[in-house]
Amino acid sequence: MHPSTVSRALHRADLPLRPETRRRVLAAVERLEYRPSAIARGLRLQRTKTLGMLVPDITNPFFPPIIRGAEEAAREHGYELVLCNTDDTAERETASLRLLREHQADGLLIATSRMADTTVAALRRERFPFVLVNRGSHISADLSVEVDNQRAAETVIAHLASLGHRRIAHIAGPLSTTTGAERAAGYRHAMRARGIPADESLLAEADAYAEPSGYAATVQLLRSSPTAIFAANDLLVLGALRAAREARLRVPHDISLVGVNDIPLVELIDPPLTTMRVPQRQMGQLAANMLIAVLEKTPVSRRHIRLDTTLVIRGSTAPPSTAARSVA
Amino acid sequence: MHPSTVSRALHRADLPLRPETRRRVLAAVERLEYRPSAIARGLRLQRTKTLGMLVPDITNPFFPPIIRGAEEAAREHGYELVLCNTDDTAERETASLRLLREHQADGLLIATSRMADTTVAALRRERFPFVLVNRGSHISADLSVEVDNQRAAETVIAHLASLGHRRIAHIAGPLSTTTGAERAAGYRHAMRARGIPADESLLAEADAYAEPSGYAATVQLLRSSPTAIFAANDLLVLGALRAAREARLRVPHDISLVGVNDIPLVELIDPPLTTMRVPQRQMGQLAANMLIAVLEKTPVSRRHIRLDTTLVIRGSTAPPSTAARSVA
DNA sequence: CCGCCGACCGCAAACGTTTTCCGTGGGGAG
DNA sequence: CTCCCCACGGAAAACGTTTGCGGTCGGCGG
Repeated sequence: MHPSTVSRALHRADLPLRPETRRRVLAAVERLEYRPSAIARGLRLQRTKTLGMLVPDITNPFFPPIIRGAEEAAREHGYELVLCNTDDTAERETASLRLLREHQADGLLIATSRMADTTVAALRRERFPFVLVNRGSHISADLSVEVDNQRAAETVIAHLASLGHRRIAHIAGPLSTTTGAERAAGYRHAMRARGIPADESLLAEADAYAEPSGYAATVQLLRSSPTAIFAANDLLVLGALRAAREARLRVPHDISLVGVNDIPLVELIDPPLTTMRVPQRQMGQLAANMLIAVLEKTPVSRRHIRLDTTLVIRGSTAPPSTAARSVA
Repeated sequence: MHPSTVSRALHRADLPLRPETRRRVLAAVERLEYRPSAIARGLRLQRTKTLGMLVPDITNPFFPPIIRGAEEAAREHGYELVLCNTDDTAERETASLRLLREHQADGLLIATSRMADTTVAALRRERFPFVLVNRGSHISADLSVEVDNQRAAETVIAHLASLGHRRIAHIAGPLSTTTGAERAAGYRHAMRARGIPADESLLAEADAYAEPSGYAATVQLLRSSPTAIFAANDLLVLGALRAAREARLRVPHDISLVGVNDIPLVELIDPPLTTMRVPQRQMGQLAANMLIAVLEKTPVSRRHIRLDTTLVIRGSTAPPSTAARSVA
């Protein structure tokens, strides 16, 4: 049986083919357990139906749901997802990028917050299709799916203020990330809008979105005795929690804590964390769909999607204690 | 410049090549930003330097460290890792397997606990290289990297018994998994060895390694009023914790809880969990190294590796309260 | 009965590598 | 100076698909 006939029988329902021939092909495929080589097809077609995805570290519980969402959407369209961890280092970033391009990924999902702008700029220049996930871009031509960070920060501050807090500190994420910068901006803006003074001693920049950074930032912030801390992400809050405990502060009695992301298990810690829930899975899905749309050249309705977060109030926030209030 | 020359200049340091020619090639590569196509190479070489990895769900925090370990080891040998989530369903399993083979993965890392034995048998029959991760096999020809589950269970029971517990219940993982079965066997064996009665009402099988299953199992077990529960994994313990709280039992005062895996964050919950730490990263590394060894036909020293776990004592275990002890 | 048309399917090229085989040219030795 | 050998690099084949092109055969109409 000629390969071309097999190819037609398997993939070209549109072409005329005698039903009996098709049957024969299918039977042979079954009998020989024939599996077409994706490699050879990729070479011939110059497209692999593969999406590359760059994340900092799958060990960070924030990312897996995004990945699963993207994977799910990709699979629905017959695409595969290849994952790369960059550890937020420029070196691993370029290595991963090279890898994905050598493997002919058709497009890229970029969920690394810091990815050197020059790297993104290079992709843009070469018109290589990509979608930014959970980060924005000041270039309006870029495609992105992110979260309304400014609004999220404002919602948090509104919640804390309504409980009576005024000495609200903020652990910012790395300001080199758009999420870090936007949440910090939202914090400042919300404080100012309420006429609450927010001097610089109430703001600390974490050098990474990780527990130890949150701990370090909190040790510093506690010197200004805030009654509440809003951290740019849940891992940072966990660090803050550890620091608070070491300082013999009870949460939420002596200090309220709020995070962002609602990663698994934070509802089970002591106290259960109040946090902004980010629709991770949906973010992944939308990003993959958007990327696939541009790859298949179907019109993409919105080039920038900004999703809303929802406040999940649990046990880590409460009105400030009277002692603290009198100090403030 | 002829392609064969380029290929030689880039990959065959052993072949004679005039230094000046090599320089010219390298310069051209630089200038044209030439990137060899992994696809074409894979087609020609019939090997892709790619390892396929099957996990149930990267959303389960137990797996990411294993994956990172495997990835790291793979990269050191110039291999890539392609990940597939199977959600522990036979359908996704065969689909992932087909995918990986169409993409010419050179070998497989199988970390799905349930993977239908027929599927594994098929791989074995075809002599397709694979290594079982975190699960054993009764076929001694199979390669595997796992944990000494029996010993782990015994260590846990020893710890609880030394605290004075006798009514020790066990939430087994699905008994269709080797980890579930081995830990349950270890539990039974350790109880018997100490002359502690362990009737069936103290043993419940979870239908999945997930929090809700742990909750359901605990609701059932609490009817036999145990003073301690050993769960086959941390997620199950989290479910147990929720059930205990709902039953107004204080942990560890009224009931002690022990898990397995030491996943991130369990040290931060209330109370910090006592658990058996599993060397996940190392397991991933060893498995990848073992697989690569067989792929490269270098002698593999051990075909079955069984790693030891370490007991991490935190706040969820304590001596049984006097009331409970008198009941027992 | 013959010719034409169209349906079906085989042929061959191409995708970008790697590698074997061979031709060529230069250098060294006689 | 001539001959031989070897170091180098070009030619070509092969990996397994997909697809445009064209050949063949059967059926139908004249």
